[in-house]
Amino acid sequence: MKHVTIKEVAKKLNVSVSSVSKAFNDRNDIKKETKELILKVGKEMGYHPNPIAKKLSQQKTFNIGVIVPEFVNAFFPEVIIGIQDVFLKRDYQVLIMQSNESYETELKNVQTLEGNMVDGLIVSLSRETHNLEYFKSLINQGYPIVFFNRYNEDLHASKVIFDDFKWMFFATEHLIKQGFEKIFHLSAYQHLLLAKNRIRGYKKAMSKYKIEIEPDWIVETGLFLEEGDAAMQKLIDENNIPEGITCGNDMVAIGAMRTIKRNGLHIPEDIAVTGFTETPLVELVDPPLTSVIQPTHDMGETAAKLLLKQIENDSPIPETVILNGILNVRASSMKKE
Amino acid sequence: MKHVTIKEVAKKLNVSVSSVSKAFNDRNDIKKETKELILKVGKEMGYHPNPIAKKLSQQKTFNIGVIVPEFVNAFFPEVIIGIQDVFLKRDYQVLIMQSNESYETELKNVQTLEGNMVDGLIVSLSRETHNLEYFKSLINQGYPIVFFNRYNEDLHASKVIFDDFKWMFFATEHLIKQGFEKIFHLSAYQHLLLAKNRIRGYKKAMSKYKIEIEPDWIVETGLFLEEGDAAMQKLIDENNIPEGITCGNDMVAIGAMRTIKRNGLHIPEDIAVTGFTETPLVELVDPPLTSVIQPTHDMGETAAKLLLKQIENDSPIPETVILNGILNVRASSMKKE
DNA sequence: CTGTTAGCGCCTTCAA
DNA sequence: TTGAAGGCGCTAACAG
Repeated sequence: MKHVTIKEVAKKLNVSVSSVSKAFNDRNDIKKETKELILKVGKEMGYHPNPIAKKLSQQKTFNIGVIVPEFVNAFFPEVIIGIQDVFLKRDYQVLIMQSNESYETELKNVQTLEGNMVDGLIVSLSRETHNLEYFKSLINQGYPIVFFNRYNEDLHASKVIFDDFKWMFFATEHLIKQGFEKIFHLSAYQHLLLAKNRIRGYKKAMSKYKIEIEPDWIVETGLFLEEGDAAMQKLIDENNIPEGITCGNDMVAIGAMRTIKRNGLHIPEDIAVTGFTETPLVELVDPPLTSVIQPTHDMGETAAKLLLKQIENDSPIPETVILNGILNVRASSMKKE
Repeated sequence: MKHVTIKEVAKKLNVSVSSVSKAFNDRNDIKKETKELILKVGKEMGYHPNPIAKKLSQQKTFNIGVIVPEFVNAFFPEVIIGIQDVFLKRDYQVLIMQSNESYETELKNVQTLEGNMVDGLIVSLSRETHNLEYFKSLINQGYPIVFFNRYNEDLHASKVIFDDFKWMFFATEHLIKQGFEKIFHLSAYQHLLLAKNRIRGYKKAMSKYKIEIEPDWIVETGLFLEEGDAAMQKLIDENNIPEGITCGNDMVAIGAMRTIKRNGLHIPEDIAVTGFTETPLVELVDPPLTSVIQPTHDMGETAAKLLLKQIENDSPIPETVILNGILNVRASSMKKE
């Protein structure tokens, strides 16, 4: 892996390294013909400026880093595409790392990315992240960083988030308006801020319509299909059967639906169901699942633009952008006449 | 973003930079007590060796790069998890980039990754990649690189692939054995090698059982749901209705199923369906979809191990690993008694 | 316009 | 055991 260096090009042409540098950086304090000659010969020799060396002597890399907890669910990939769409256009490269929902891995991710001198970071916190010191110190040093989706209120940084409270309120209110009363809430990872906000939305809707919530109406699950199955099966086994459920995510909702049907119950007649963070699956299941669309692509774009602003104007005032969704009502939650 | 440098640590302690360097690289040509002192004070000062500088003077980064065409479908994310599982264990960091199925972006990805001096590359080619020169020159220079899933036969490099021929053969044969004869093949991106191999598998099965294929039995589609819809609808509109279809991917199969049902036809009685590259969806659709499991995680692990071998032993002999799958037969393809 | 030189932060001989 | 010095490849003053 031997690279042609600036020196070799210089020697070959009997010019100085700085001339070569100037030529390749397209500057104008160099005669046009020499520039062209250098460019031509340099390329022939297969010369590419070594970005590492460039980084070391400059302070800018035109790389930015993105850290997400996982990307098996479509949510994060879609956000990342939004991020890329704005950065690629501006000739930034986007490096992605996956924390696997582990705090330790996340920390290492941050460090290698920062160590690689990315110009800024976009991150969605891992489920496990408890210690925020490293992020805080980065932020204090003025390092450009924006959070999305999973953030923490103690972090004094820009973030783009979804109004989980409001949309879970709407989802719950929708079920109530359909005439359901005994509505349960299946919540994924309750310690996450977004889950807490969704619970608040659920509670708010219930209290608005004066429906008293029993403590066991809020059920903790994870993020996956099987966990929806298990939660639902448990309710059925205990003969504690709701008229409706609002779920913190589509997979859990779909798992619950599967279990409801397996037990001979009907959707929505016996139990109405809503999901959250709409995935393409909602149209494929039977009946089609009511869910809340999150503007994933937009979330990525917005985060990217916030970061860009920080990088380019280094404006240090953190901004928070709250994105809106859409409640997509489908058969899984509509009371039949 | 001011970093503490080796110099500052040295000055503070009145030692030389090389001593600090030695301490932080845990070498033994330094007295134990001084090493410990340096480490202690250095950490207190918040000193981290700057990886960029390190890279420049050493030749190893303990970073590896992965380039995939997309990761909205679960396939690539799952492979990446396999890759990470082997590298994280060995303290390598994995940087991921997405080519968006674009050759240009892919090329830039390779260049920034290589420019960041990753120790090696794992790549799955974009749909558009036609020009292989850059890859070839990297390979010629002995740069460690392994391909998976989407590769090109002109590339003299290690690769881990799936036996598309064999498993599409099995899928097709399975339909034939169920008693279907007029079997069509919906193929995604026919110019991709893997699609060609699947077509070969389909043809081989048909010819083995002496079923003559009409030219219009092989239909080109893309990768997504809607393309499955469209292809199926077209067949129905033309009243060219197959008894069975083998699809190049699950999404297309599911789209086709949706359209079949919408048109009042039944699966598998009227049309039997098989998918490929099994996704979690297969269990969710009605009827459950027969598909071929690809060992995604294993594919990632295998690719990672091949790369590691190249990096550490720099053995230049390219290896090809062909992975096996499983045909998971479900209701979508079983003739009812 | 061109070339010389001093860094960027770190590692690695090589003397002392 | 220590430290001085050169080098990794490039850029950015600064003279000429």
